[in-house]
Amino acid sequence: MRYSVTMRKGEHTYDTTSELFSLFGTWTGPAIGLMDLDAFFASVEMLDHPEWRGKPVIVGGPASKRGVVSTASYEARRFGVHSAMPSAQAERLCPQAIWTCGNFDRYREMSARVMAILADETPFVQQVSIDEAFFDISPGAYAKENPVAIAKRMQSRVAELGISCSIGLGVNKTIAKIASERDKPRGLTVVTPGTERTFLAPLPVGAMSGIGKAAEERLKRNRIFTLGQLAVADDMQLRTVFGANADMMRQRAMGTEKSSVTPIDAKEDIKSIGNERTFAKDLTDRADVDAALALLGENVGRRLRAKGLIGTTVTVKVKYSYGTGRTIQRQLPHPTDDEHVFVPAAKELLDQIWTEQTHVRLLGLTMSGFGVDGGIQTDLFCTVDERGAESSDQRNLAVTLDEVRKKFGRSSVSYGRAARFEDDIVRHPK
DNA sequence: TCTGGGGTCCTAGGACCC
DNA sequence: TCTGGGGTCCTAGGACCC
Repeated sequence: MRYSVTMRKGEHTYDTTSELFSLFGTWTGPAIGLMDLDAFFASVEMLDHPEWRGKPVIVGGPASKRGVVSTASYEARRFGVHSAMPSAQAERLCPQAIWTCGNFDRYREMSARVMAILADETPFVQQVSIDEAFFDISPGAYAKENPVAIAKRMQSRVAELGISCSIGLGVNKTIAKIASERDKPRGLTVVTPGTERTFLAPLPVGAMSGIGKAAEERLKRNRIFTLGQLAVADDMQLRTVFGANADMMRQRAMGTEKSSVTPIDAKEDIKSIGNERTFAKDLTDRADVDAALALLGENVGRRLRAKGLIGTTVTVKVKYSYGTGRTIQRQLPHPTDDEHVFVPAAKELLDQIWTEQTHVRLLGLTMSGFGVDGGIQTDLFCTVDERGAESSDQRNLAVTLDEVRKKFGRSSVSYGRAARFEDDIVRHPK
């Protein structure tokens, strides 16, 4: 197991653990880390398929279905393959790659095991995605050890699961996040308290989380290219780029942001649940589009019921061809988790924009508006909606089908009109 | 030779209320 | 025939993240 411990202090870089420990004996102030699992999906696949180890592995949608790369193993990255790349392009760059559509249940399971390790080390863990989490190990009430020692132990414990991670450690989230990307895979990059500004100043503005393509362009037009320049930029200039967030972005670029790591109860905090699909071939027949909508609705309904959420807002998203699309949304008279209620509403929304010439590349259906209390439904069998008792029966049917799917798999049952789209469901490879 | 799917948050304009 | 202003909700679009 290799640990690349990179620490930056002023002009110097120290690469040995012993030196690092002697220098970090007296960490004061906040110590915030970001753990990022290395090429996570691909690494889990290689763990589950030992014969794939050392080979280029790509997790993503097939080129024939207009897929993109989700994760590429480091072996595949050497060929220039990276996340979000169209699969067709990835195939050309690395024709010998092993492809898989992925197994998200398995990734979630491995993720949960990693998060349990973090939670065992500190109560202050904030998961930000399936493969990333912030943690607070500031010397104090809970963390008594040297933060670097804790981070190193986290890495060893994760390695025992058969996968690896990179960690960035510093005084706030911005520093931790950028540091975590500095040295991958299996990196531990520590930014000594007090050296934030030196660390950040030379970096391009796009390195900071929250600055994407659009903001980067606007900054460029203002002759702001680095975080150092952002830190000292004119107030009015920053305001034109970031609006109300100008002050916060400057603080981040200066390295003086104060961050708190707040454990989020993911269940209570869900804002929307949706499902969308890009079709291998554009849909032109309205009956096909309605069938696809029904299938999306089944998926959303099942997930709403699984989480005990009821929503009032239905959103339909359509993409016609590259670059153009629309979203339309509507409030329902009552919150619901029943696709028999919200799918017809979605169809009515679609009526508003449907023309005979419409070519649908992508279709999406999202439910939101769960309310201030989270929209948790307490009485499962007493849904009130505008269609009364009839749809209550239909909901009971939906609940029954949920059970069947849970036992026999998601595509085991489906309403007839949706069945013809089963082929478009990305399946786990054999 | 093409560009996924899961989300969150913000903005701006209009409706509506007081 | 004069037309404020604050607050909130809704809608559509877009930026951004992994």
